[in-house]
Amino acid sequence: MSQVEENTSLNFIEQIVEEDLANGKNDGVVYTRFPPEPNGFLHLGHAKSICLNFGLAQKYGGKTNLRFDDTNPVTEDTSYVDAIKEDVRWLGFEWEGETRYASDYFDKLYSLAVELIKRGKAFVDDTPVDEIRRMRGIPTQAGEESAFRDRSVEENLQLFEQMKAGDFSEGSRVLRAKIDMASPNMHLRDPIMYRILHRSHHRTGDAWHIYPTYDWAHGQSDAIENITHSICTLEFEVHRPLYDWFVEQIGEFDQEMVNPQPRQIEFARLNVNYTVMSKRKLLELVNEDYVNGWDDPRMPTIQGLRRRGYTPASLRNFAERVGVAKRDNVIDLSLLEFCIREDLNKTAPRVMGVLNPVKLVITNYPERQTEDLTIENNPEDAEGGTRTVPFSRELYIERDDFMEDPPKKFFRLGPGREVRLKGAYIIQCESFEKDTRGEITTIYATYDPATKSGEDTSGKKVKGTIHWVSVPHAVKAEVRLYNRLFSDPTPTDHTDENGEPIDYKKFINDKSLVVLDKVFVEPSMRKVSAFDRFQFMRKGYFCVDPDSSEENLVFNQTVTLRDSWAKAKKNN
RNA sequence: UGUCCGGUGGUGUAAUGGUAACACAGAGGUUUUUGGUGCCUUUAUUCAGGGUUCGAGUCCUUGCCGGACAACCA
Repeated sequence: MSQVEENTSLNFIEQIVEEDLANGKNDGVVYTRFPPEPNGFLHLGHAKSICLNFGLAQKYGGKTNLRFDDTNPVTEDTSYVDAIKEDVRWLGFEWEGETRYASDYFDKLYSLAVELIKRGKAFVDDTPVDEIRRMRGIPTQAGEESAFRDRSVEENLQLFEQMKAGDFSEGSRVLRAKIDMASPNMHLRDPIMYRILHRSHHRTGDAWHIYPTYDWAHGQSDAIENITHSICTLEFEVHRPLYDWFVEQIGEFDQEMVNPQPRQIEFARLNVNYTVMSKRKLLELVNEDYVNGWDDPRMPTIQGLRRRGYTPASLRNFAERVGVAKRDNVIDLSLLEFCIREDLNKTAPRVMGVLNPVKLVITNYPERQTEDLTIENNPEDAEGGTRTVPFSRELYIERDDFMEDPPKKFFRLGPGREVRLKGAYIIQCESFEKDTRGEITTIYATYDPATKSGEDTSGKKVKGTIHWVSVPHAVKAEVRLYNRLFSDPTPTDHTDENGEPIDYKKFINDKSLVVLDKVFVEPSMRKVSAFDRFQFMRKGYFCVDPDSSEENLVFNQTVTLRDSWAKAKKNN
């Protein structure tokens, strides 16, 4: 371990934590939580939150809970619970103790609500939904108080118990906190604590007919779990006064419960260009078949990224690099790509795969001869070892690596030109054949036996080295190339001439998936497992898709290599 | 016309009253049996006005711009 220089710059949350530590707050304990609702799959935005919460606790010797915020039985399901747990673990984090659920606290929450009623801080409201909404007013104008606001404690208690027992129909009554209908903060205008829902919950079954709302459940769950720093995204900023109000009310009769006192801290959610990052929109893409499921490699979901070939380390690194602040941000997709290239460059074995093959015949190489060449697996990894790659008279090379009439700066094959075949010999192009459509069918070349890789005595120098696969040894594979899901950097940010928002789906990139079904890879690839990652030399990083089998290999392109030649061509 | 939160290169993030820095992206070079990697160089920044101060990206103030808030969602 090298003594890396101390990183003294802290993000604003770390500053808060260090300040708390310096002041001896919470007895020096840092306790965070990651609180997803089990109603969908985790995405890159959640990854940032996970890294933030777990990372903060790790840094300051604290703990992190995984808590499912399962207060709405209508949308939630256990299948999501399992997927989320798997994703968190895959990212490399282990939570403290058992998995927690807001539903674990339904009894406690209920008795706390009863206490609030007794103290005149909550009341049962019979006002219909629409009416409640209307009476809440608008941000610039105070609301009106409910006609049921001053019910007696006894009546409230009785009604609330009946709500719990399932005596009333859905929507007929709610429990509301009694705060201030004139508050400029809408969330303080007698917010709803419980609603009636005759729905089966994925964990509590039919035990409950009332379910707590987010505002009532979240802060209390934090308090129950002794969370010290409750980190969430910016849209909850306006909820904080309510969060604090509930904690304060409970402190009136249960000091123990709100000690340590949880503190909500908000940060700006992650946005990445050329994609969307909301559960609702991602769900739409899945349901309307724009992609093939939640784990489609084009999706910014953890499962999609994983199937695409992203590593946990690359995602953690990405989360680190995007930083944490309170201002709206749109991260360049190129940063994500940088993070995965950085990781895979060090770790992914190199292999040769020809994506768009054309046949090359070495005319002076003996007809039935085969040579086993030894090629290093990874020049970036001294421990990477070597492998054997068979060489023969007929090879596949990349169609792009030959030009009939190449410009001077083209360092590959063309009539009379020389290149090195990676790990093998230097060849010179003699001739080529075309079919009636003008497509090149075969390239003929001669090799120089004195130029064998590692024992070259020729003194020859060439500008280019190209990859290849021996025709008789080639293994056929399918390769799926992916491009950005949207052709526009901010698909959700557009409006038409009338100022109406334009559907983000209008910007879907119809070339986001290109399937290559005639790819040839070297024979060492015959035995691979799902999610194995490789660098196809000069072509990019690839990951074995779970669809892959021994008979039908399938690779997903994670990301291309940086390609300064492609760039130079484009700029011409 | 309300309340709250923001505004630093193309994109992010730092600088905590004292030299505006780091990363990505871009440009150029170098090394290279991957046009990859590595290494070197380079372009480019404090929303605007006023104030406080020896000194302001930072504090105060006004304005402008952006975002959040009006589910019995989270």
